[in-house]
Amino acid sequence: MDEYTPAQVAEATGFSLDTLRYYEKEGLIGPVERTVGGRRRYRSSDLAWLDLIKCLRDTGMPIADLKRYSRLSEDDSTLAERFALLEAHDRVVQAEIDRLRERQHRLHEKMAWYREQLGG
Amino acid sequence: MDEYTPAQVAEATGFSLDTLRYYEKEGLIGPVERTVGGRRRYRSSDLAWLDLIKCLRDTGMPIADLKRYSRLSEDDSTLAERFALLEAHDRVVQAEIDRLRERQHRLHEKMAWYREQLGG
DNA sequence: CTGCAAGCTGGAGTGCGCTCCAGCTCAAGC
DNA sequence: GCTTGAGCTGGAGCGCACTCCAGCTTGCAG
Repeated sequence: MDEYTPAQVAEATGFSLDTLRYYEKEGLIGPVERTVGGRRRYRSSDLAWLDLIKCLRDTGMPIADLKRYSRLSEDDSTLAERFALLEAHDRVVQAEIDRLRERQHRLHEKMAWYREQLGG
Repeated sequence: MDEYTPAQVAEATGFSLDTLRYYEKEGLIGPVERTVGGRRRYRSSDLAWLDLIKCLRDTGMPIADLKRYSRLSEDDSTLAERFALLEAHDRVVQAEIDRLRERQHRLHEKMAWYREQLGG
Protein backbone atom coordinates (compact mmCIF):
# COMPACT_ATOMS: atom_id res chain seq x y z
CA MET A 1 0.00 0.00 0.00
CA ASP A 2 2.79 2.43 -0.78
CA GLU A 3 4.17 2.35 2.72
CA TYR A 4 7.60 1.15 3.72
CA THR A 5 9.40 0.67 7.02
CA PRO A 6 12.92 2.01 7.45
CA ALA A 7 14.26 -1.55 7.16
CA GLN A 8 12.47 -2.05 3.83
CA VAL A 9 13.80 1.23 2.49
CA ALA A 10 17.31 0.33 3.59
CA GLU A 11 16.94 -2.98 1.80
CA ALA A 12 15.54 -1.38 -1.34
CA THR A 13 17.95 1.52 -1.65
CA GLY A 14 21.14 0.08 -0.22
CA PHE A 15 21.45 2.92 2.29
CA SER A 16 21.89 1.97 5.94
CA LEU A 17 19.29 2.93 8.53
CA ASP A 18 21.76 5.38 10.01
CA THR A 19 22.42 6.91 6.62
CA LEU A 20 18.70 7.33 5.95
CA ARG A 21 18.29 9.17 9.25
CA TYR A 22 21.42 11.19 8.57
CA TYR A 23 20.14 12.25 5.15
CA GLU A 24 16.85 13.30 6.67
CA LYS A 25 18.58 15.27 9.41
CA GLU A 26 20.73 16.98 6.78
CA GLY A 27 17.70 17.85 4.70
CA LEU A 28 18.52 15.67 1.70
CA ILE A 29 15.09 14.21 2.11
CA GLY A 30 12.16 16.15 3.50
CA PRO A 31 10.65 15.09 6.82
CA VAL A 32 9.34 11.57 6.37
CA GLU A 33 5.78 10.79 7.49
CA ARG A 34 5.41 9.19 10.90
CA THR A 35 3.02 6.69 12.42
CA VAL A 36 1.13 7.61 15.59
CA GLY A 37 3.92 6.00 17.57
CA GLY A 38 6.55 8.14 15.91
CA ARG A 39 8.05 5.59 13.51
CA ARG A 40 8.95 6.59 9.98
CA ARG A 41 6.71 5.42 7.19
CA TYR A 42 8.21 6.01 3.73
CA ARG A 43 6.15 6.37 0.53
CA SER A 44 7.17 5.21 -2.92
CA SER A 45 7.82 8.84 -3.83
CA ASP A 46 10.46 8.81 -1.09
CA LEU A 47 11.95 5.69 -2.67
CA ALA A 48 12.12 7.36 -6.06
CA TRP A 49 13.81 10.39 -4.58
CA LEU A 50 16.27 8.20 -2.69
CA ASP A 51 17.08 6.40 -5.92
CA LEU A 52 18.06 9.70 -7.49
CA ILE A 53 20.08 10.62 -4.40
CA LYS A 54 21.82 7.28 -4.69
CA CYS A 55 22.65 7.87 -8.33
CA LEU A 56 24.10 11.27 -7.56
CA ARG A 57 26.01 10.12 -4.45
CA ASP A 58 27.41 7.11 -6.29
CA THR A 59 28.76 9.42 -8.93
CA GLY A 60 30.49 11.50 -6.30
CA MET A 61 28.18 14.44 -5.73
CA PRO A 62 28.95 15.86 -2.27
CA ILE A 63 26.28 16.04 0.44
CA ALA A 64 26.36 19.85 0.31
CA ASP A 65 25.38 19.89 -3.40
CA LEU A 66 22.69 17.31 -2.79
CA LYS A 67 21.36 19.53 -0.04
CA ARG A 68 21.19 22.43 -2.45
CA TYR A 69 19.50 20.33 -5.12
CA SER A 70 17.04 19.14 -2.54
CA ARG A 71 16.20 22.66 -1.40
CA LEU A 72 15.73 23.75 -5.00
CA SER A 73 13.36 20.86 -5.59
CA GLU A 74 10.92 22.35 -3.12
CA ASP A 75 10.32 25.26 -5.45
CA ASP A 76 8.75 24.67 -8.88
CA SER A 77 10.32 27.77 -10.34
CA THR A 78 13.85 26.38 -10.06
CA LEU A 79 13.71 23.81 -12.86
CA ALA A 80 16.37 25.57 -14.90
CA GLU A 81 18.69 25.88 -11.96
CA ARG A 82 18.29 22.22 -11.06
CA PHE A 83 18.91 21.25 -14.65
CA ALA A 84 22.08 23.34 -14.67
CA LEU A 85 23.21 21.61 -11.52
CA LEU A 86 22.74 18.17 -13.07
CA GLU A 87 24.42 19.29 -16.28
CA ALA A 88 27.44 20.49 -14.33
CA HIS A 89 27.52 17.25 -12.42
CA ASP A 90 27.35 15.30 -15.65
CA ARG A 91 30.45 17.08 -16.86
CA VAL A 92 32.23 16.17 -13.63
CA VAL A 93 31.21 12.54 -14.02
CA GLN A 94 32.35 12.48 -17.65
CA ALA A 95 35.70 13.95 -16.64
CA GLU A 96 36.06 11.32 -13.95
CA ILE A 97 35.31 8.52 -16.41
CA ASP A 98 37.83 9.93 -18.87
CA ARG A 99 40.45 10.24 -16.16
CA LEU A 100 39.90 6.69 -15.00
CA ARG A 101 40.19 5.33 -18.53
CA GLU A 102 43.38 7.27 -19.08
CA ARG A 103 44.90 5.96 -15.86
CA GLN A 104 43.72 2.46 -16.68
CA HIS A 105 45.66 2.70 -19.91
CA ARG A 106 48.86 3.38 -17.93
CA LEU A 107 47.96 0.51 -15.64
CA HIS A 108 47.61 -1.83 -18.62
CA GLU A 109 51.04 -0.80 -19.84
CA LYS A 110 52.50 -1.66 -16.48
CA MET A 111 50.69 -4.99 -16.51
CA ALA A 112 52.07 -5.74 -19.98
CA TRP A 113 55.55 -5.11 -18.61
CA TYR A 114 54.94 -7.59 -15.81
CA ARG A 115 53.62 -10.18 -18.25
CA GLU A 116 56.77 -9.83 -20.28
CA GLN A 117 58.96 -10.28 -17.22
CA LEU A 118 56.99 -13.25 -16.02
CA GLY A 119 56.50 -15.44 -19.01
CA GLY A 120 57.57 -13.92 -22.27
CA MET B 1 71.71 15.82 -13.37
CA ASP B 2 68.99 13.49 -12.12
CA GLU B 3 68.47 15.33 -8.86
CA TYR B 4 65.32 17.10 -7.78
CA THR B 5 64.34 19.21 -4.80
CA PRO B 6 61.08 18.48 -2.98
CA ALA B 7 59.53 21.54 -4.61
CA GLN B 8 60.43 20.28 -8.07
CA VAL B 9 59.02 16.86 -7.34
CA ALA B 10 55.81 18.41 -6.01
CA GLU B 11 55.56 20.44 -9.21
CA ALA B 12 56.27 17.43 -11.41
CA THR B 13 54.01 14.91 -9.72
CA GLY B 14 51.20 17.07 -8.48
CA PHE B 15 51.62 15.81 -4.92
CA SER B 16 52.01 18.41 -2.18
CA LEU B 17 55.19 18.63 -0.12
CA ASP B 18 53.28 17.36 2.88
CA THR B 19 51.92 14.44 0.89
CA LEU B 20 55.39 13.50 -0.32
CA ARG B 21 56.67 13.44 3.25
CA TYR B 22 53.59 11.55 4.38
CA TYR B 23 54.08 8.89 1.68
CA GLU B 24 57.69 8.49 2.70
CA LYS B 25 56.77 8.19 6.37
CA GLU B 26 54.17 5.57 5.47
CA GLY B 27 56.67 3.62 3.41
CA LEU B 28 55.04 4.16 0.03
CA ILE B 29 58.37 5.41 -1.14
CA GLY B 30 61.65 4.17 0.26
CA PRO B 31 63.85 6.58 2.23
CA VAL B 32 64.82 9.37 -0.14
CA GLU B 33 68.49 10.33 -0.40
CA ARG B 34 69.59 13.32 1.64
CA THR B 35 72.12 16.09 1.18
CA VAL B 36 74.75 16.68 3.86
CA GLY B 37 72.43 19.21 5.42
CA GLY B 38 69.62 16.71 5.65
CA ARG B 39 67.46 17.90 2.75
CA ARG B 40 65.78 15.40 0.44
CA ARG B 41 67.23 14.96 -3.02
CA TYR B 42 65.00 12.90 -5.29
CA ARG B 43 66.24 10.91 -8.30
CA SER B 44 64.39 10.35 -11.55
CA SER B 45 63.74 6.79 -10.43
CA ASP B 46 61.81 8.31 -7.52
CA LEU B 47 59.83 10.38 -9.99
CA ALA B 48 58.95 7.30 -12.04
CA TRP B 49 57.84 5.47 -8.92
CA LEU B 50 55.77 8.45 -7.79
CA ASP B 51 54.12 8.54 -11.20
CA LEU B 52 52.99 4.97 -10.71
CA ILE B 53 51.81 5.77 -7.19
CA LYS B 54 49.86 8.66 -8.64
CA CYS B 55 48.24 6.46 -11.24
CA LEU B 56 47.21 3.94 -8.60
CA ARG B 57 46.02 6.56 -6.10
CA ASP B 58 44.05 8.40 -8.77
CA THR B 59 42.25 5.19 -9.58
CA GLY B 60 41.32 4.75 -5.95
CA MET B 61 43.88 2.30 -4.60
CA PRO B 62 44.01 2.76 -0.81
CA ILE B 63 47.22 3.72 0.94
CA ALA B 64 47.36 0.33 2.67
CA ASP B 65 47.46 -1.53 -0.66
CA LEU B 66 50.04 0.85 -2.01
CA LYS B 67 52.12 0.12 1.07
CA ARG B 68 51.88 -3.57 0.37
CA TYR B 69 52.77 -3.12 -3.29
CA SER B 70 55.70 -1.00 -2.24
CA ARG B 71 56.99 -3.59 0.21
CA LEU B 72 56.67 -6.31 -2.43
CA SER B 73 58.65 -4.21 -4.87
CA GLU B 74 61.70 -4.48 -2.63
CA ASP B 75 61.90 -8.18 -3.36
CA ASP B 76 62.59 -9.39 -6.91
CA SER B 77 60.89 -12.71 -6.29
CA THR B 78 57.47 -11.13 -5.90
CA LEU B 79 56.80 -10.22 -9.52
CA ALA B 80 53.84 -12.58 -9.80
CA GLU B 81 52.29 -11.30 -6.60
CA ARG B 82 52.67 -7.70 -7.69
CA PHE B 83 51.17 -8.54 -11.05
CA ALA B 84 48.21 -10.16 -9.32
CA LEU B 85 47.76 -7.07 -7.22
CA LEU B 86 47.65 -4.84 -10.28
CA GLU B 87 45.34 -7.25 -12.07
CA ALA B 88 42.93 -7.18 -9.14
CA HIS B 89 43.11 -3.41 -9.07
CA ASP B 90 42.41 -3.25 -12.78
CA ARG B 91 39.21 -5.20 -12.21
CA VAL B 92 38.20 -2.75 -9.50
CA VAL B 93 38.89 0.18 -11.81
CA GLN B 94 36.91 -1.42 -14.62
CA ALA B 95 33.99 -2.02 -12.28
CA GLU B 96 34.13 1.60 -11.18
CA ILE B 97 34.09 2.82 -14.77
CA ASP B 98 31.15 0.56 -15.58
CA ARG B 99 29.28 1.74 -12.53
CA LEU B 100 29.88 5.38 -13.37
CA ARG B 101 28.66 4.88 -16.92
CA GLU B 102 25.55 3.13 -15.72
CA ARG B 103 24.77 5.91 -13.27
CA GLN B 104 25.51 8.50 -15.90
CA HIS B 105 22.89 6.87 -18.06
CA ARG B 106 20.28 7.41 -15.33
CA LEU B 107 21.51 10.95 -14.97
CA HIS B 108 21.03 11.55 -18.68
CA GLU B 109 17.47 10.29 -18.43
CA LYS B 110 16.78 12.73 -15.65
CA MET B 111 18.33 15.53 -17.69
CA ALA B 112 16.14 14.60 -20.64
CA TRP B 113 13.11 14.91 -18.39
CA TYR B 114 14.20 18.38 -17.34
CA ARG B 115 14.75 19.41 -20.96
CA GLU B 116 11.24 18.31 -21.76
CA GLN B 117 9.82 20.29 -18.87
CA LEU B 118 11.83 23.35 -19.74
CA GLY B 119 11.48 23.88 -23.43
CA GLY B 120 9.71 21.02 -25.16
C1' DC C 1 0.39 -10.08 29.19
C1' DT C 2 5.01 -10.71 28.12
C1' DG C 3 9.04 -10.82 25.41
C1' DC C 4 11.73 -9.19 22.00
C1' DA C 5 12.81 -7.16 17.64
C1' DA C 6 12.54 -2.77 15.47
C1' DG C 7 12.82 1.99 15.81
C1' DC C 8 13.57 6.53 18.15
C1' DT C 9 16.87 10.59 19.62
C1' DG C 10 21.05 13.25 20.40
C1' DG C 11 25.51 13.09 20.43
C1' DA C 12 30.06 10.92 20.29
C1' DG C 13 33.33 8.31 17.55
C1' DT C 14 35.61 6.49 13.28
C1' DG C 15 38.56 5.98 9.09
C1' DC C 16 40.81 7.87 5.50
C1' DG C 17 44.00 10.84 3.53
C1' DC C 18 45.85 14.31 3.92
C1' DT C 19 47.06 19.35 5.75
C1' DC C 20 48.75 22.56 8.97
C1' DC C 21 51.74 24.20 12.45
C1' DA C 22 55.64 25.55 15.65
C1' DG C 23 60.07 25.84 16.13
C1' DC C 24 64.06 24.80 14.20
C1' DT C 25 68.14 24.36 10.48
C1' DC C 26 70.24 25.14 6.12
C1' DA C 27 71.86 27.52 2.01
C1' DA C 28 72.25 30.97 -1.55
C1' DG C 29 72.43 36.03 -2.69
C1' DC C 30 73.85 40.52 -1.54
C1' DG D 1 77.64 38.49 8.10
C1' DC D 2 72.73 38.85 7.31
C1' DT D 3 68.54 38.04 5.31
C1' DT D 4 65.32 35.26 3.27
C1' DG D 5 63.13 31.39 1.77
C1' DA D 6 63.18 26.45 1.39
C1' DG D 7 63.17 22.45 4.04
C1' DC D 8 63.25 19.64 8.41
C1' DT D 9 60.61 17.02 12.35
C1' DG D 10 56.88 15.37 15.27
C1' DG D 11 52.52 15.82 16.24
C1' DA D 12 47.93 17.95 16.14
C1' DG D 13 43.94 19.02 13.38
C1' DC D 14 40.65 18.70 9.64
C1' DG D 15 36.75 17.50 6.33
C1' DC D 16 33.84 14.28 4.78
C1' DA D 17 30.44 10.91 5.20
C1' DC D 18 29.04 8.17 7.70
C1' DT D 19 28.62 4.74 11.91
C1' DC D 20 27.93 3.53 16.53
C1' DC D 21 25.97 3.91 20.99
C1' DA D 22 23.03 4.44 25.28
C1' DG D 23 18.86 4.64 26.90
C1' DC D 24 14.46 4.81 25.74
C1' DT D 25 9.66 3.63 23.30
C1' DT D 26 6.74 0.84 20.24
C1' DG D 27 4.31 -2.84 18.61
C1' DC D 28 3.59 -7.51 16.79
C1' DA D 29 3.76 -12.79 18.05
C1' DG D 30 2.61 -16.20 20.92
